[in-house]
Amino acid sequence: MEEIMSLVVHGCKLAKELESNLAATMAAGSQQPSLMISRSCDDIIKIFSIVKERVDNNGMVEYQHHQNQMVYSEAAVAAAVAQGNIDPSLQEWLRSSVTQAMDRLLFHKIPPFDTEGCSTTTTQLRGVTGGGEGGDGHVQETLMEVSAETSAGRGGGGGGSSSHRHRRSESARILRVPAPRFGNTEIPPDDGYTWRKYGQKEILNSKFPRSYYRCTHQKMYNCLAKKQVQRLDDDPYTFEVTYHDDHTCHMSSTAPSAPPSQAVALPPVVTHDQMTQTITMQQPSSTTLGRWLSMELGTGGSGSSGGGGGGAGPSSSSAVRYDREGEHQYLNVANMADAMFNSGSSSSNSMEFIFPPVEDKWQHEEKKK
DNA sequence: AGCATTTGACCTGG
DNA sequence: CCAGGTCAAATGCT
Repeated sequence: MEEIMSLVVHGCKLAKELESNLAATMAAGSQQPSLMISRSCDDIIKIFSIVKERVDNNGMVEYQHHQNQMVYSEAAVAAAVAQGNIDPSLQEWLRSSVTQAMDRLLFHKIPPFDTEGCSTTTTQLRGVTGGGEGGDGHVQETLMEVSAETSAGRGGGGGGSSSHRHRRSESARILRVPAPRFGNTEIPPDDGYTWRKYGQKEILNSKFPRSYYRCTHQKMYNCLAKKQVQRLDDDPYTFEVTYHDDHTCHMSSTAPSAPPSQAVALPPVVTHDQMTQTITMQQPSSTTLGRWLSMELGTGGSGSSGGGGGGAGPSSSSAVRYDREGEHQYLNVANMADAMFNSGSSSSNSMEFIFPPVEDKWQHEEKKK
């Protein structure tokens, strides 16, 4: 057991080094992942493959069956921390990685328009993190729902006024979601829907402007869903997303807005299978780290490099574009580790998850068009 | 042409 | 009058 933990820690260390090296590679202006990165990945894969084998033979599988994978990882980290064999910086990195990955997972599971589903999940979230040995409330800090009044927690916000604005206090849901730490950090978080920006405003006492979005299919499907996105003053790496009204566009079978998997509220209890299913369903569309890497290492940042084509406007952050690309930026090395944990015995599969075939990216780009 | 973003103007409640 | 929210013309991209 101890040996396994030390392997996990070592693997994470390597992953952390890889992350640092990626940043350095970027800074150096290198256009493609170097051989060094490739080797690092090989090492990491080997280590986690060994870990998985031992874990599978050790009875930890049962634990994994009852908890979702993120908790599994978090518990592993917590155990390592408890044993005092992990240095503080790595510990912090692991925590943030696990938390971010969890945030994303939950964010995608939560239909923002569904108040019940949302609060239910928030409750589950507390249960899940509390259940994990290392649960320390990280997630509540990053993924938060505040029903009703929005003014309370905001730096100087408040406001709402006219008749249509009164709705905000009736059905406003606020989520805090992590922003990408690398690449185009301007890209607001994706929630599975397509949004059209209709306004941006400087907010008093806020460093960052607030952006206003409505559902792209507002006219076609009379969908009244709206959202406001604003960065937190004290944490630029966190977006506060306020949702107003429900999506009705997904009710139509022809509505392209949201994939059904994301529009379905969570059942009361999240089982391991359901979690796994979610991850699996996301994989085909998520070239995840590969995309993340491509953004990191790409020439011109998001969008206009090569065949991408830019969004509208000079400093564009097209809703459609971040819908597809920004979506995956949050996934970091922790997910890579999770991918390895959960990849079967075939390491080629895990590699595909991590470094998808190049043509996939282009196909994806094509599809976006 | 159609659709998306940008941005200044406008509207409304406090 | 101020601030937040929305509108709509201008502009850009495919």
